[in-house]
Amino acid sequence: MENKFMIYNTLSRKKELFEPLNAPNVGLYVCGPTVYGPAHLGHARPAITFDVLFRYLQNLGYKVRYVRNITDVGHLEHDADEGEDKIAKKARLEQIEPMEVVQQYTLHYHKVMDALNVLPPSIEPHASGHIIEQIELVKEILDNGFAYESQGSVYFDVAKYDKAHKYGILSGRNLDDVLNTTRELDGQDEKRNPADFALWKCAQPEHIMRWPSPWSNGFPGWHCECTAMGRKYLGEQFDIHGGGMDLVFPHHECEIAQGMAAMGHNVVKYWMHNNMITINGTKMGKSLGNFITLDEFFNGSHKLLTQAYTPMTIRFFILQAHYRSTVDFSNEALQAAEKGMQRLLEAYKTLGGLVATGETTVDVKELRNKCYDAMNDDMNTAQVISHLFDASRAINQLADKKATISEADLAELKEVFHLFAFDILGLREEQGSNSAREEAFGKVVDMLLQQRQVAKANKDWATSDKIRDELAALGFEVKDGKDGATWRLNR
RNA sequence: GGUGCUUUGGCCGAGCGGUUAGGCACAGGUCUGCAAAACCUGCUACAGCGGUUCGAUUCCGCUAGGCACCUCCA
Repeated sequence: MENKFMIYNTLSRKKELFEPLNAPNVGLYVCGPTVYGPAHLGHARPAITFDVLFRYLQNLGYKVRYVRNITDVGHLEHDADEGEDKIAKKARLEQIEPMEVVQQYTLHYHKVMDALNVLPPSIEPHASGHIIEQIELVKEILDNGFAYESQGSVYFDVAKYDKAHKYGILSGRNLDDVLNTTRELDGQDEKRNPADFALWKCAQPEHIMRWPSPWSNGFPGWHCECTAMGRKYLGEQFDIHGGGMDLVFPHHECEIAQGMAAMGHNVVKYWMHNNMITINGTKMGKSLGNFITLDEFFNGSHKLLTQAYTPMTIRFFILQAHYRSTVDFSNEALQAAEKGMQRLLEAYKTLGGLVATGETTVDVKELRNKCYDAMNDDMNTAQVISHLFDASRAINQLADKKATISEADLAELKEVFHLFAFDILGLREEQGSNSAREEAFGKVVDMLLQQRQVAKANKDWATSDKIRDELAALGFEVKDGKDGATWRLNR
């Protein structure tokens, strides 16, 4: 099909036609989690955003290699425990080995991602598993003269780089601004320039995670891992690099500088950034203490939550906004999303039971085109969803016999709905915790409804209503239709 | 302080120089033994003030508010 996929490139600040460097192959790199704590709402946004991108690129026929890293080396902290690695700090608090923390939270992350129906990436490399590659990268940058060693650490020479190339092309900053606003960090005296950033850090004695290198026992600077692993798995140039907007500066800016300094050319063609999730209008942040873990959403245990929300509600909620807009969390908004999504899923179920009745009064081709147009316009999932709601209305009208559809169009409607709702947006029916048991319960409900049917036939409304009300109290919502009653289990 | 973004109806949230976004909530109606669900109908907003234009919510300027990055954070 004709390629009309436009994506917003942070580098150019414009929507650009997506043209892969080596079609049909596409290289996609996304900054993954730092696994030193449980996954929270903020982790869901980039994971879901780029999951949809991954799915959509595949749907367009591309062969995508999607790399999403696990950051398990940790970065410097700037608080009281200066110089101590985050992961090492957490481990000490919990009296366990750092890699045990990494393992625990990596598994947890996977579990949560699976619940959100986020597909696993093609490769999920760990920073700790690529120390050699990172050391090689640092050597190259040193050899090319854009870094210097100082007391066992290696720093990137930003001023020199800025003269040769230009520092700040992604974030729109110039070096003077960076210099004027750079804070005092530890090791500042080792640097020639406050704007210089670490490529290799000499480890303090108490620092647990450390590796040998030509310069010292230490650990790589934060920005090295993505440059090194991106190159290893996607090549010296690849198509898309994604991440949260908060990573634009300094992380991605430094990645660009490292790539240019080491390889002499730009590495990434398109930079894509998802916006943040806010709570009461303010960004969630570890230091702000207002972040809610995904487990807390799933079981409703956080004090800001009035109820539990299913993973699919979270996913739907996020996809109802454009990925470059901030989305503000509130119980009201999530409840609205929950109901809306249920309506969409109900419509799909209804669609499965429809039969063709003749002339088509629903324009399925237009639905397909509108959905593709929305996706092609920088992944406007919010518009795709609005079109699916339009389709849902049409489906309900068909079910009400207020519209008709031909066999071919009905088949296509099913295909298009499934394609966008499930394959591309990645929605799915909520997964029952124990489907075998639920099936058994369902049969019991069916039996009760048969009893109720008998009562209704006898105009024994008291019994009929009693059955319905008591089922409702247990969460089974009964719906009377022309062909008998149906039910569904509300959470 | 520097840089950038943003302000849409009761709530969430798309979008565009002239045409109903959509969802949730709400109100009325159809259906139903009564409900629920579904369907139909109603609810027409774009912070304020100027400017450009035949025409601006959409472009430009100013004012006010909000947010983000610059410091670990998706």
